[in-house]
Amino acid sequence: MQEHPTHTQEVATQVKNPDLVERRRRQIVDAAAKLFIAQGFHKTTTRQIARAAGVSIGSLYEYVASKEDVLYLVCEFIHQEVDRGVAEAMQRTTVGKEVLAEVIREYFLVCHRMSDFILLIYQETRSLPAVWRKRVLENELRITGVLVEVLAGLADCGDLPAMGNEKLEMVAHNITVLGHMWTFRRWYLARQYSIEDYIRMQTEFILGTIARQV
Amino acid sequence: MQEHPTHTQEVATQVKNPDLVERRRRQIVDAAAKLFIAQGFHKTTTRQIARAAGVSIGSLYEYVASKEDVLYLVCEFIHQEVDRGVAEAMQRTTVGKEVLAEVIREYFLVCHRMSDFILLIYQETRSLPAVWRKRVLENELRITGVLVEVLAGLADCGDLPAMGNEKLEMVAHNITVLGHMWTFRRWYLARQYSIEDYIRMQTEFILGTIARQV
DNA sequence: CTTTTATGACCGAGCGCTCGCTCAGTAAAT
DNA sequence: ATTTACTGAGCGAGCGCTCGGTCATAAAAG
Repeated sequence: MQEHPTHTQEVATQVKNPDLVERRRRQIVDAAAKLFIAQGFHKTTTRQIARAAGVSIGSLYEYVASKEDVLYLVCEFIHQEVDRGVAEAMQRTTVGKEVLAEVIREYFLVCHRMSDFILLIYQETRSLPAVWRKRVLENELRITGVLVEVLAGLADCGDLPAMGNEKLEMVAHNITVLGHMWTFRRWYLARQYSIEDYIRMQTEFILGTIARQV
Repeated sequence: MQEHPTHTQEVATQVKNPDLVERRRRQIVDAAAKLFIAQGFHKTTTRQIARAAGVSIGSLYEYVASKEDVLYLVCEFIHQEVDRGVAEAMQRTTVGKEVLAEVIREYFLVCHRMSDFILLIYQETRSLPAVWRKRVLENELRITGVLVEVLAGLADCGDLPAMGNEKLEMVAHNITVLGHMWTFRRWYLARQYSIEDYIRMQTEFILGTIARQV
């Protein structure tokens, strides 16, 4: 488990200057993410990515070795953003008695903001080569892991009824996925509920489970 | 809301004999579904589909007008199967006091059996032309709708505490999505839980929510 | 009954084109 | 002079789909 320097270096590049690599790759990732969200991975061409990123196709291929590389970089980027969002949110809610409710709220808001990106990961992970797909799925779990730790912390200091690890982990998965649910059913749910409605109802739902078994 | 004859007729065909159309299309859908699950829609070629279905490419295009048509037929087929599964299951559980638990159980088992198909819909719906994508999403809702009705029925006859329509519908969505969760987190969850474990825990979870607010 | 014509299902070589990727060359910096 | 970053015309594999044709069967004509 290393720090911020993700697996990004593993993507091959011909360019020596690391700063330049980072800068150009950011351009590429930004452009590609938008295109992938709008059209999907397969319908987006490398030429489109290059043009939108403001580089030539030739240059593009100095910074990545394949189109799949670009997708992988995009997925990494998204997870970094989600991580950052979650970390920030957790920091903001380290105290008080309704901690879990706040945690859920903050996490759901992250999902709300990043809807398009989360959806993208659900839909295009499969287009990745096996090794990297595994990485992306692991990243996905890491976020659930954060929730597990938060829950465990709360259970330890008595702010939450104690429960088995099994149950605790399942609750974390449920929170994660119910956050995602807002991203992929939003087109329907948003007709009736605002994100705030959604958060309120689902929070009640989740807290209900935990309180019940006291 | 019509009966079984789904929107399938809307997919154009050159062949006159309806029985033949149905038979050949079944071959095509069976073959295509397997390929799409294994390789994804875009990496599957029309030639592969034809070969696996036991017809020539020429013939394939007598029964559909495009590759997207095939995907649409596959999606329709999957929803029919899920519908059938759910309908059967509901029939099996029309009485008793633990009805909701049974309904959840049966629905989750359908998700379990149809994992690959459900996953396919999550991943490839976007590859469909807009009009058909809408259809597929509507189908998706129809299943949640069935759950809504079951819940409403139970609430009416007092087997379930009364609750607002909003809440009732949200519970139905949650059941639907938690069923799906087993399909797209199975690769991880199955390490620790069997499907029976999963059903038990999630049922407790869901019932907890409802009972709480009495 | 035999021959002719018409029809509907099936076939697959090949067309037209797209797209991922390369590489010979240019320009600037050291 | 050498290295580094950049360029875009072009390659060629592979794709979705077409279309001219074959064959079996059936209806019509003789």
